[in-house]
Amino acid sequence: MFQCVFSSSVLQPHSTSCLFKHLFYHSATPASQKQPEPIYSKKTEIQRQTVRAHSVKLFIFSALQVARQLLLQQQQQQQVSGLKSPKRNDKQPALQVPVSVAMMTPQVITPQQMQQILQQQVLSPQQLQVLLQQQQALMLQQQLQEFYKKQQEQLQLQLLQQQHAGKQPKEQQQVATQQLAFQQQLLQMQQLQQQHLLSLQRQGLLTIQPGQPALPLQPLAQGMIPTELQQLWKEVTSAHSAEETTGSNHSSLDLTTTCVSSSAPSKTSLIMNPHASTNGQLSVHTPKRESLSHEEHPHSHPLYGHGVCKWPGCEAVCEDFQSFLKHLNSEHALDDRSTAQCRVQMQVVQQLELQLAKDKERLQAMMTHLHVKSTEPKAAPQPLNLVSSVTLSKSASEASPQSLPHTPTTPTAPITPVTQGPSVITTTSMHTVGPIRRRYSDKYNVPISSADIAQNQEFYKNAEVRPPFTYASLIRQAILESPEKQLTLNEIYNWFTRMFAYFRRNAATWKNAVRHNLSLHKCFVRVENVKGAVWTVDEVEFQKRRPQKISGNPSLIKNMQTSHAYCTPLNAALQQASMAENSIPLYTTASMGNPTLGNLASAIREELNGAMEHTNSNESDSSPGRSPLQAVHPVHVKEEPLDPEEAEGPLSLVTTANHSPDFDHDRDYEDEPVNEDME
DNA sequence: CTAAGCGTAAACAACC
DNA sequence: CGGTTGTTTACGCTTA
Repeated sequence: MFQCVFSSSVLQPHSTSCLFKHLFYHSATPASQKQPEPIYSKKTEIQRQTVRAHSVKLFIFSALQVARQLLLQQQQQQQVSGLKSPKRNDKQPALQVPVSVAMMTPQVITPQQMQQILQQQVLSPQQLQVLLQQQQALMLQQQLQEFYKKQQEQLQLQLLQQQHAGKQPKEQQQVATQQLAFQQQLLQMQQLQQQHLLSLQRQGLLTIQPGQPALPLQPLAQGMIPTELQQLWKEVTSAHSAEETTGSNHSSLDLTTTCVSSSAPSKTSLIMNPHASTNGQLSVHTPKRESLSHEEHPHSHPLYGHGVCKWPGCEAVCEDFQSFLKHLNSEHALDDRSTAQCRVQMQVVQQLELQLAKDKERLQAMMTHLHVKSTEPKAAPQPLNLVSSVTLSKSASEASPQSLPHTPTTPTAPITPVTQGPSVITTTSMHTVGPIRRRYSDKYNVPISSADIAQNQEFYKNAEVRPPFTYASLIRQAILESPEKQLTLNEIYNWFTRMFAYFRRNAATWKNAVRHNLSLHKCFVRVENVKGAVWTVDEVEFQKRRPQKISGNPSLIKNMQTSHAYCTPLNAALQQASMAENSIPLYTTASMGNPTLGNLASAIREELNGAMEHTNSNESDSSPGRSPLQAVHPVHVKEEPLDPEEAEGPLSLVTTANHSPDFDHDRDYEDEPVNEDME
């Protein structure tokens, strides 16, 4: 019976798994063909993905065909046999697919969501890629589920009919066998999916962290609800038919919004968000997503939200979920229109992928450019107001002003925010150079934690970007980093120049500032030495400097202890204490978006909270803390109309990930040579 | 609007 | 004498 469609050279004629493989690779045409070579062999990876998407559609189509055929065959068999099946059929455990309600609907992120994500810079390019890949995988998976579901439905239907018709046990067994076969197919498909993902990973498209599950492939055989699956089946399969884009005018932007089914937070979130896999709190970043409202809905469905059908361009009001399902089945059945719309959706995803690729490339170029130009005249570094540099988390704004890198105090107008190195690029910053400046969001003394610097030291070393820390903080850091916890003025200078490319210029200015700070702040104590004098830090005094309130966004994350490069055991405690006060890590949005870093989020948060508590309880006069996120987020949160074409993906990237050639510390600096020695 | 923190500029003194 | 180290004052800007 399956010969035709199942024709696969690999497996036995009746092996349904063959069908899948076959279809998967030869989806070019509904009818199976035998050329095993991938139809996309010569395309770029992105293109391949695109092709794959099309293949999936075709595959589904084929699957549908098979399903139909199967059904017909079974019906024929029934008629032929004309017997009834006595008992044992109302439910056959073997045939029942484990149902796990909540997870059944893998979510496919809609363009809108994607855009939101992009705008908010929640994700790094890598993450976006992962997301896109996952989306594709999910689509495939979904489709498979549909298929499976359909099959199951049909089988059950058949069973019922058989029951009524008094079918013979033999028939039942056959049916059962078929079901098993389907399950096998599904398993195989899962494997295929995984292989696909692996290949993507290998090709660098998928950057999944080692410890992170590549993709939460949920067992297809699990968690399937007839109704849900049926819906999905219809939704997805509708993608196979005719071209025609009539009803697809509703641009991608009108496409539905996926709602998160949270009944199974873990699963759903995993699917929705890669970060969730490592950090169950990623939602913290995307709390405002409208999906939240749906989350609690018992019948969450990607195409249903707020009592409205979210099928692209539909928006039909549906009282309840049931009516919605009804609507979905009737209005969005498998027809040309639905198919076209589905196709559009796929294209949207593809477009996003391309966009991502472009942006990534651009980012790369920018980074390369900036690193290279660190030796050029200062025209360049415009430290961004964009929260860019990941690293600059806190008050990136504090970064130098436009053309005058050394005039940090002048925030001024938004200049062309040139992203520096590893940074987060926002649509906002890139195009609408609005006055998003959020200077000094946390200006005070932001004593950098060693981690801050450590995390981004490479960046600052090479990028002439003004570090978002106050002189006091930097000086303190320099001193604390020294073995003796004390440095001479000159050593402090050297530390500055060594650690920050920015301080390789305008020496007179910042050196004066350093001296000024040393003298001005009581926290810096001058200690007479045999051969002169050294400066030390009075941590208590430093903490006192300014009681700060915890503006509370507990979500600020800090990667404190994670980077100990600079954290000597000794000052760790102090740092931690001070951290509470200033914790503003260089890790904020960007870090959250990063799968790897994101994982540190919760831990860090806890740590931070702990530190804060500690500080609060011990330092009566200081209640430090500030809200890094607040400081950094403004830009991200800013809602900017996103131009589909120009939309700059929010690329957040991994900080130290890349930095170019190491800076030559010993070279002569423009304004004055710095002798590098001490330490 | 005010106060406080910060950065920058600069005057000035002591010292090497 | 010139440069470095320190101290101090003033001013402008930003944020709370």
